[in-house]
Amino acid sequence: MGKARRRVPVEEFVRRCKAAGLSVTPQRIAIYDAIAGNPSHPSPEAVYRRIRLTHPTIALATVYKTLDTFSRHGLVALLTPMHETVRYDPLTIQHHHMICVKCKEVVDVVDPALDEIRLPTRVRRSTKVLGYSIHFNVLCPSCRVR
Amino acid sequence: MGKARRRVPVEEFVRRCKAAGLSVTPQRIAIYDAIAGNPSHPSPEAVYRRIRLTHPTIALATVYKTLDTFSRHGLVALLTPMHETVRYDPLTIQHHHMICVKCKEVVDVVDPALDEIRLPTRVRRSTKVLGYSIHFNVLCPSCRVR
DNA sequence: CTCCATGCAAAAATTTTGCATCGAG
DNA sequence: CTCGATGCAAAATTTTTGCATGGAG
Repeated sequence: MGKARRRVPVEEFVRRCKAAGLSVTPQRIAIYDAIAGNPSHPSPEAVYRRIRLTHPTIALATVYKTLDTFSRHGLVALLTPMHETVRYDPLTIQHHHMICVKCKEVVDVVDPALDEIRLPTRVRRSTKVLGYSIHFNVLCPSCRVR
Repeated sequence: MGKARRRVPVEEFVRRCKAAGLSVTPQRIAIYDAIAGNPSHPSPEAVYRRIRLTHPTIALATVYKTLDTFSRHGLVALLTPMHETVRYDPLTIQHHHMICVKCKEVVDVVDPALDEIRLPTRVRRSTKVLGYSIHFNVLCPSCRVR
């Protein structure tokens, strides 16, 4: 992996925390930094392992709690709305999904127009693309009214 | 929820099992059916709960093992390549991702061209769309050579 | 007989919770 | 002093594994 970068400087993080009414602590800076400074979207476990180098007494539970706090306040986005459990798909042709961010229902979206996306050159050059799938993050009708 | 549908008839399932060299058992039919007959992409737990009605002695472990077998043989696709754990994203503007299906590394893809997808009418009409994200399933360079 | 799918129980791994403490304001 | 963030330990949940059994070919 290349060297760590920082997409958002600390000051920016602090500013966003304050805007969200969150206190800024060394742990939080470290956690945010581990995420923002790493393009690989590390898991809480991975964040924990990395952070322990500089914060040997931090608890894994703190990492979980903090990341959850961040996401509830919009400082980070949840990349895996369905992570709670594996999900499988019987439709093996390429297609897409709507995921209700609230109730986590998943609905198929089959639309030929969506299958004609031109792969970015960077993606095509650097990897072997097996396929792609678009996740529409939505509020379904029933969650919308509530 | 509407009534269950069956996207792939049993005969088709049997044919595909045979093609993959898998034996066909009542449990497997039931499991496949629970997935294929349900548009909501149920979790293994949910499949288990549903199947117990007709197969009271089935074990949850069997459901996990079977779904894993199915996906390794291409009978179903893995909808959640990152499910093992939550992942967060510090980049809160809309963007996309490459996910290596083997090592699970996630890399950002920022490309304005990808942000101009026309939302399918069905999606726009039925829900409030908060955003979307394209997941490119790829083999990264290092996994590709191995 | 051999092989593999199954069920069961145990183990492992992951995530959440309760609670006491600490520190900033 | 008060409140929220933290660390620790325990609990809960989810997933995997080992092993004995049983049926199909």
